[in-house]
Amino acid sequence: MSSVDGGVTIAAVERDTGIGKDTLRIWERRYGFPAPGRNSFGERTYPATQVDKLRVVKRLIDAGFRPGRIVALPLDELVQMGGASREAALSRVPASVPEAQACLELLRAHDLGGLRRRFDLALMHLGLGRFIAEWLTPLNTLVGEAWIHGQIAIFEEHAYTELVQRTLQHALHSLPSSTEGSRPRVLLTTLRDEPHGLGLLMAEAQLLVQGAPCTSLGIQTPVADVVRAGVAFNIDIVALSFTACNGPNAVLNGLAELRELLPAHVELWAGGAVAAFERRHLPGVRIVPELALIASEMQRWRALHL
Amino acid sequence: MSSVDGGVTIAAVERDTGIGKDTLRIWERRYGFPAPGRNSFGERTYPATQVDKLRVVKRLIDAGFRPGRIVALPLDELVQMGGASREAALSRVPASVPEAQACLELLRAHDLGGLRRRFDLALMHLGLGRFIAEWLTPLNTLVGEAWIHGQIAIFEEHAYTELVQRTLQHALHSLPSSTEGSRPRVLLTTLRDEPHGLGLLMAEAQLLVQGAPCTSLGIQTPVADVVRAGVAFNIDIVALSFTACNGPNAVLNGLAELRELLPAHVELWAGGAVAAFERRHLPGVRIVPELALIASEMQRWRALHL
DNA sequence: CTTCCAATTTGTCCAAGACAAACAATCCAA
DNA sequence: TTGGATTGTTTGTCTTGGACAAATTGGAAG
Repeated sequence: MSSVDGGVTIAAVERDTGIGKDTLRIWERRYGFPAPGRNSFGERTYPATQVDKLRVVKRLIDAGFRPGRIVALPLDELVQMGGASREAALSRVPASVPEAQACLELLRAHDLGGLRRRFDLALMHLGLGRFIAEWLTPLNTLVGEAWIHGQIAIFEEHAYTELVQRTLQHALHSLPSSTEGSRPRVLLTTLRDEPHGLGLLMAEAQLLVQGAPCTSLGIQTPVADVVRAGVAFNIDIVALSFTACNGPNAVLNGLAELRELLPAHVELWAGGAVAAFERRHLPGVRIVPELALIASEMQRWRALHL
Repeated sequence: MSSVDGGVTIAAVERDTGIGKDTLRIWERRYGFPAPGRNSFGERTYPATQVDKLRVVKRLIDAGFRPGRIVALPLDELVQMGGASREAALSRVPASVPEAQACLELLRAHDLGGLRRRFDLALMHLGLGRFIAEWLTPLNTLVGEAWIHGQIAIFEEHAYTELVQRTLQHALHSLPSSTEGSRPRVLLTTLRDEPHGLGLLMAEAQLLVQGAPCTSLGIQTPVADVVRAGVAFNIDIVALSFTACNGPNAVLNGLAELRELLPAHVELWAGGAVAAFERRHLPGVRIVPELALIASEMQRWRALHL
């Protein structure tokens, strides 16, 4: 069904790119791309090269570009456009962490054992808070950029993510079972369209270091259940994590809906590098674009409520 | 967009139930259910009661029932049909673990701290292998059944899953960094349609206890990348985990495709309680329906290859 | 420079039809 | 009675083409 000679089905493309079937068909009609072949049943079959380009297009659209301007452009121009954001991102990886490059090389050499030793060492050396802020964040950026530009494979990125998550969860679980009576009580999760939990773990670690007791629901909690959990656990702050992998609309709609359903005295924090946050201001939602800002936000909350 | 008076959109139903838009429309045409209303734009709006019933229907279909026979049936009859499987499942939760009921009560009382203490205690007391086989598995079944029958909310199930995953990952990370030269080397992951990683963790723990070095890619790895990872890490066995949440077709197709692409000397193991496994035999795929069988499978492999 | 309105862009929905693959049922021979 | 092949039915997913609200842009007027 899927690995037919020459291309994959429209359903497979939807899964791989996150672009809906309807959208794929209408782009074809309007912009002339993608231009899939047809199999013997008259069904669209997308070649791998076009799927790759669709992935790049999706990324640019999530970053704020509009389809009409970029869908028909050749691939190299698209990559060039992505170059700007790449420069910006890499400039944030300071030379202060030459070790990040070494870790990337270990990953590409599939030496997970060596990578893990570096992780444990850095964690011991820096302590959890600085490990995340100064060591892990730049490495994440580096790996993410390498992935976008095809320098590492999907499975390598998976292996990396798994290792990071395990290291962090291990560290979190080892922390002294949070000071029971302290405040604010924070609920962590992602909305249903966000499948990545790494940012969530990093945020939780930063919060715990600040002495805030956390309850994590993991990823992809429906909005209604976030509200129920907030009530059940008597929460002060709901913290959500986002990545660029889901469209701006889903993010903004979800946040607006949640803010509406949540009691007014519960704060709503949104973290992650999402372009949508800069476009529209959401009343009652605090944007926390950097993990380092969690400390000051925490001070603000405590000054206000305690 | 979503919480409009009286119902939700077809896109929301697709997300919540996993039933495709096309399928929802054609069920309406063929079986008369669902029977959504229309909003002022002429678009379908599904009441919450129908979405609930659709969820039950989906579950029964994944269990092997056929749409034509059950879609038009009233809800109580559907629940009754599910009763059979419930009995069977609960009978597998022996009275040997009265503590499981106590844990379920803790979860419903939102006492995550107390739950965690029980977990840590049981883990210490039994050791990792027996903790999973004798303690965690029955508890998982109990929680799963409670969830199906609406006795616990989604967010409670999320909190439970998160706690279990954390406990297991902590235990795994604490294990002696696997004996480097030993065999077989196992790659663990789930295919792209399977978002649950709990079974994977339990399997990994059992494998590690048996002395097999494991590499986990986490969840939702595309088939092609499973193959690449198998080569990169010089793997002897690829172990996949499935749950009932994705349809039989996706499971069987994915396994067949992977078996085709994988080198012949690499074994392919599939675990999880999936009805599809009993329907069709897949050549070259070893079905491991119980975690306890991992030990004997491991013996078989070693007798064959060492 | 801001505010407002009109034109354009864009994603998602709808309808009805088609068809292959999966499944059930029947029949025939051993 | 069992086993295997053949026929009929069920079912999910694909197709085309049309429609339209919401979001965004561009320009004009204050």
